[in-house]
Amino acid sequence: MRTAGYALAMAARDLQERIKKLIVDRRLPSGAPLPTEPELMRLLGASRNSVREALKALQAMGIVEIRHGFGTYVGPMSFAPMIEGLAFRTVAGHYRGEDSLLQLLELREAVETGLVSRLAGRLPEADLAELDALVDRMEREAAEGGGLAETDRAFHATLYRGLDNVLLGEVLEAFWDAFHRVRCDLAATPQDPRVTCRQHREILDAVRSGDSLRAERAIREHFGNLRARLSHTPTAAS
Amino acid sequence: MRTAGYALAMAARDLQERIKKLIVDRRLPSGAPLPTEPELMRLLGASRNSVREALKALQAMGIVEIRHGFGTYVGPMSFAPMIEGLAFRTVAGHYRGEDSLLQLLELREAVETGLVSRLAGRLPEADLAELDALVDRMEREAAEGGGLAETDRAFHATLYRGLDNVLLGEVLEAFWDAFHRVRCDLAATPQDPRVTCRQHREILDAVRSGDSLRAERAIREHFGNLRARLSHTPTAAS
DNA sequence: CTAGCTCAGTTGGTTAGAGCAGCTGACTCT
DNA sequence: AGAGTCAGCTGCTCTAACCAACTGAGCTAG
Repeated sequence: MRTAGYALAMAARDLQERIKKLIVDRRLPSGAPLPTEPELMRLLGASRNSVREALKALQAMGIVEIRHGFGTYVGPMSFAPMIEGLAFRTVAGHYRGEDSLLQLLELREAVETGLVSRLAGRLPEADLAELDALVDRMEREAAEGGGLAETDRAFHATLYRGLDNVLLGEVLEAFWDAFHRVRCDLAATPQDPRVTCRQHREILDAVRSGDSLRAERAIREHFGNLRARLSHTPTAAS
Repeated sequence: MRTAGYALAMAARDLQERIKKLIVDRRLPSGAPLPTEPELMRLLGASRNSVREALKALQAMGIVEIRHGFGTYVGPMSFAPMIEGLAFRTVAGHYRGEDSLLQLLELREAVETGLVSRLAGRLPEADLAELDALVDRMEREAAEGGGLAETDRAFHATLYRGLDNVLLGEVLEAFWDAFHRVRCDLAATPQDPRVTCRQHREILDAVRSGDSLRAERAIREHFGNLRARLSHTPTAAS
């Protein structure tokens, strides 16, 4: 008979759960300090090692943030871990000969086309002005030959901020990040910056005009361009 | 001067990276066995504990899968960890008085409305038949008064399978899972099953007819119903 | 008195070694 | 040949010690 000793085992499995419960129960907001490791050992009745493993896992999920010599804190609840996971999944798939990067691009395209149509004509003037400024900056950067990745990212982020849904914006940013991380790692086929600028300008104009079909078409063309570039890169190199 | 000793420190930080690199370099597919803990210690030149912490973090990201007494394997690259993180984020936000659950619902609505319109009229007959069967089953379950969560999930999963993008399907499923996990935990306000059935039938009919606007409207109504129910639930209970 | 340093105390990071627990497969006894 | 057992792999947990990053009190030099 080995039926006894269940409560003692499975410690780590719900250590994570208990720490999460602690955060929820105490209504700890992002950035709030968590108990120190020794305190958690006492609170949860586990060894330092187990506590640390649980914290590491929670950190990987973005739920807590660990700062060496400082303390452990409730995480920013960002999607950084999702980006990590998505990026790795894509890289691994790519090296195994799958078209994972293309799938990631299609995911972005599908979501953004769906969103931009409902955005058309509903963006406040302030946001439109900000987007104008971003495209201007992009054109300047393109003329100077520099990279415009950051501005590109800012454009997309600002565009979907109008949806008034923080979660949505973050998910989109996560997709963007994952895609560009992988893209830079694998296929360094930078697109002509001037084309990118023109497409962004067209997206912005379409949204401003309130023509949702035109906006959708603009987004689709933008992604179509990227997609074409991607298809030319054979699956696995190395 | 404390400039020296960099290579030795930060061990754990890139232990994860090195394990990931190992997976990519060896082209290990999902399910492939990883080196055992002692082997990893030797390979990476780190202690058992550090190796384990790195593995725990990777497990939390879904990159590896650890089976007690059996071994460590390359993970299924599923979105289970994302679901976990999303669900926790939503629960925590909810208890802090945010409308995080509503935001999650809106995320699903935004994505699904965007997708269903491109799906309309492009689904093969086989998939349509399968969806018919699912709605039938749903109606049967509704009549018996049982829960139809699983069938609901299957409906959505089958619907978007037609997009021919595994990643997209998985992300949508992840959103569905996270939403329902939180919904069950917090607001147990089950919707009238017959209404759900009718709405699913309408979505299916709309997609079959190829009328993308109608399909979009059907999805929006489906979600609108859910949203109304959610708004009645005050933010934080206890 | 202030600017800067040092140093002790806090926190997390890493290592080592021992023993526990789940699974497999070969070996033995019936 | 079949069932039970045991040795050996695997990962899991614990203890104890030391390393490294950060903070703040207190001291020293200007």
